[in-house]
Amino acid sequence: MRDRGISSINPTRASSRRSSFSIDVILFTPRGKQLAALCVRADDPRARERWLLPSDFAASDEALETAARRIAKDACGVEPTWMEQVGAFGDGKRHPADVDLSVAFAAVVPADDAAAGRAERAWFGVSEPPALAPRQRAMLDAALAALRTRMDHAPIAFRLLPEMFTLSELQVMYELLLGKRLHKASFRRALQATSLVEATDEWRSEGRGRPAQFFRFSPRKRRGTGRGVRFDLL
Amino acid sequence: MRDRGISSINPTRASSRRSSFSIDVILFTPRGKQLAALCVRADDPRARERWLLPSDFAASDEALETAARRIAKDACGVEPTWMEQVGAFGDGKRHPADVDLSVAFAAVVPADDAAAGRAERAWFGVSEPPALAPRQRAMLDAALAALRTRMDHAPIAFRLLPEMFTLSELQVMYELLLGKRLHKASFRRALQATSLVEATDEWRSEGRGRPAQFFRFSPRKRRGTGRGVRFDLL
DNA sequence: TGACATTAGTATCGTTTAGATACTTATTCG
DNA sequence: CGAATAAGTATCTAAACGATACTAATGTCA
Repeated sequence: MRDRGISSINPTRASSRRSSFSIDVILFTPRGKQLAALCVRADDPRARERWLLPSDFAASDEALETAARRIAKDACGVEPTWMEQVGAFGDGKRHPADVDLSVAFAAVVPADDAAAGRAERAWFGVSEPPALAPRQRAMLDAALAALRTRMDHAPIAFRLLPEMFTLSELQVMYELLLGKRLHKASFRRALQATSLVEATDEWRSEGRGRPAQFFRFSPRKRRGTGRGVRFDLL
Repeated sequence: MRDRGISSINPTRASSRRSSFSIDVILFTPRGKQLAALCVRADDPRARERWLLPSDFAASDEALETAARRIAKDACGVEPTWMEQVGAFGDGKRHPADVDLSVAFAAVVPADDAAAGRAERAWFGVSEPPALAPRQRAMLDAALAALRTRMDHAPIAFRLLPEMFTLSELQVMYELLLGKRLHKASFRRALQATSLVEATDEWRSEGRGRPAQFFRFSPRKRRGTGRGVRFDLL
């Protein structure tokens, strides 16, 4: 069994029984000042689109998330450090594999792990995605949106950083994930208010400028009362 | 073709080809001071759970959302006024229909429309749900959570009210959907700030107390800059 | 060595926002 | 008429946010 599950539409895979729905993983990694998503080359040169999302079928009795982790690891070599389901996509939009339904998962891997890339795959900045089949394009867009909306409930940024990090590194990661600049003082105030990080006694040595203190993720939390509503419609 | 699609696991349905995944609809309606979800009686008396979520299979080439609307209408008689996909559920948790995968949709119908109930179905307050199969129970919980988190992006409360409504009615609807009390002055300030409603020249006549002005939904909007982050983890 | 660039981190200020409280207004009921 | 009831407003305080400017600690380079 060689090269199993690398390509999106390659039916030679681990499971004995092929389910009628695919699992597609949108794998993000920080690249430069932007997020990048992993795509794999289409085997079939007649395919209209030359790039595909990592995709496969779930084995019998294989949990959706387990399958998604396997697909992600097959695609980039390491397990993602965060993953969450985005939703199910069907609705006539064409999919490389000939399936009625595809379940999309958004996942992230740290930048260092993402570096190990073979030839048949490539990272694309999210602002310049390659031509994808319509359904996969919809899944990519939805995954990015889901990633950004879930950043305030899941420790996604922390899963992209080493265990110890400086507050500037954390802010840069937030900015990269959200795709917008953040205010330094407000960012640190909000951090302190939620007690999300704790200071260590280590300091960064390298580089110019004043040394930065290292922090670590420490999610002890108090709940907000939450008496308000947010109207963000349209 | 009689009684088609009423029961969750009844395979006598409209589509010619049975897909391998089910579509399950969690249909909410305001009932008293609480949200209620619609369940249907299990046909099979040997079933461990006596209640099921409205569920069916998608026809070939039937869009997911179209199928979900059909299932909702079959279950309660009218089309839901708002609906959104919650996600795909599998993962070994047992489902009444013997399918690997189920796609959950959250939907709402106004209280008046929901009144027309036949014997084989019932509304259950979300705080006292009936015994459901594990996967359907998970879908119900997820649907309620999704409904509440999406309230600030979708006009769900407005879809549960008549075209003209008072601000007190709107606030009560928000409180019912969110499951918590809101502050009157802040609620109205936030409404005014977003220009979500516009006043009409009609006033409520019935009832005691000072008459209330009627408003209508008018979603002209300006975008917020959104320079901040929200840390709500854990 | 000493000015300068660079990066980290803090202080201060004005503005906005949210919740609490209490008030005014307009109607029904008795 | 006066009490009850509900709608709607005003005012105050505290917290949050963004801007700006400041201090602090390091490396670079003349």
